[in-house]
Amino acid sequence: MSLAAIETQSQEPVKNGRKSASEVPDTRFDRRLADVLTHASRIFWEKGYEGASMRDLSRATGMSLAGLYHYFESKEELLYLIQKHTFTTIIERLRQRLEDATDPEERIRIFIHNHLEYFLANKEAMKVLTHEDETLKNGRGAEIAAIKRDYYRICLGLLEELGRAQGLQFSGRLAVLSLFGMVNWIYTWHNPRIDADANSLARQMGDLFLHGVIHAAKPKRKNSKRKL
Amino acid sequence: MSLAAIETQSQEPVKNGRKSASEVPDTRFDRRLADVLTHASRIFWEKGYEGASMRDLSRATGMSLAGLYHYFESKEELLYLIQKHTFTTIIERLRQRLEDATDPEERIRIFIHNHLEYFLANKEAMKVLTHEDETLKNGRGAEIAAIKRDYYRICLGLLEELGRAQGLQFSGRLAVLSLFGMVNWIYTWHNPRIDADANSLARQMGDLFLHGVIHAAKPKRKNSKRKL
DNA sequence: TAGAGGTTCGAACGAACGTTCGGTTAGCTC
DNA sequence: GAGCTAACCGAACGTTCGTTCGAACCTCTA
Repeated sequence: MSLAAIETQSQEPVKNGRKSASEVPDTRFDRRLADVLTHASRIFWEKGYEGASMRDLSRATGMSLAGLYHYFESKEELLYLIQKHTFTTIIERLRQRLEDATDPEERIRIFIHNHLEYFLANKEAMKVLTHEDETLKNGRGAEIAAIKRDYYRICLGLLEELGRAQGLQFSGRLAVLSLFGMVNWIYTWHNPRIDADANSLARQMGDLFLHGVIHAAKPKRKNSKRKL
Repeated sequence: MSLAAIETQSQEPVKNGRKSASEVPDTRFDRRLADVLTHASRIFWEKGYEGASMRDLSRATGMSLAGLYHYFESKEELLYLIQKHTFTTIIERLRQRLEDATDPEERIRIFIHNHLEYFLANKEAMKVLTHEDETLKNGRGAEIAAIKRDYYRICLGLLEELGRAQGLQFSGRLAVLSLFGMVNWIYTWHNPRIDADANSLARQMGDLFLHGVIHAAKPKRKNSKRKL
């Protein structure tokens, strides 16, 4: 996992927000911070945010307790940096992949595949993102919540596309949140030794969800374009 | 929520396991313990297990810090008692309701309805159950894990019934865990002011899931009993 | 090679944590 | 009302928590 050149650019000024948006410096500082964040993700993943201590992180990184604070200003900012980087990366990749596709069903499959692929490849950070959902407070919490809302809206948009294309009538909100449940719950059960990989899981969950939505929804009254 | 007459009967002896299995004493002790557990559920729900302190619980119950320990032996047992009672209650209710029904599709709808109804009526305890999944250690953790496995197996059995009845071939494990994701994720989003109630949600999620399973699965090769 | 600034550290801070101890109070039986 | 046990409490225990301070170290430039 490369966390280099992390952008903070928070609404409230933070210690590390010292680069302009476009350039990618990858200095020694950035590389070391990325290394620390990787270790922090693993520790939060194992023990939860509250259960993890800065001394655990000190032990894992081999850095002194005081030395860690050269790279961030508080434990809370640590969580914020992990969540922000994870969320923005998954959304960025999704946007790129959606550019290629126009078929509504295909676009929803891309959403599911992108989510699962990133989830399984970065399970520590993704559990920290989903499990520690309400942990951040005030400004930082609001910023992550805004990104989450973006992600929700993208998915809702994809489903409304599908509904229009096939002339379906259903609750987009319930469908999106059901889908989020399906794909996010993975961190509680996925075992790489016995469970399928991201491609296979995405196909199966895509089948389950899409057939569910399409066949459970009632067709709109007039001008229904739904096949059969 | 009535938590009276809680049975502990752990594998390892616990302080409160002092009643035989069948009788329902409902003594002053039991009633006060149930009251404490209700408050504890709410605090764990708000702040998480690690984030909640015994002083929070002391404040909420109006009881002294030392006085609390008259009712349980540790904070961990507190979590254990909440999880055990919640899980056994939901399973007990499910078993009763399943007695009436024979149609496989109907039985899965009963499962979903039972889960959602209890979830929305006891959201604090149910979040504590699902969110603090890996918190308990050793004996107590193993005991809750065993109950969870029971619950999983019941659901898997219902799905296999459906598969046999309709001649479907699909991964029961993936279907069960997807369903669990859908229904358990609720605690992250359900807002009683804007979202539907348990009956309506159970119907919609039942539609989504059942149509998904039935239409996504490929029919078995020979002796398919599937209608149409 | 001197100086500057980025990097790292040992040691400690005050606060909060879960739990315990010795003792007091309340409710019950005789 | 004496005697007993369950119920409860104030005060503290020892530990761990996130964070900070001043000083040292390293690395690069002038």
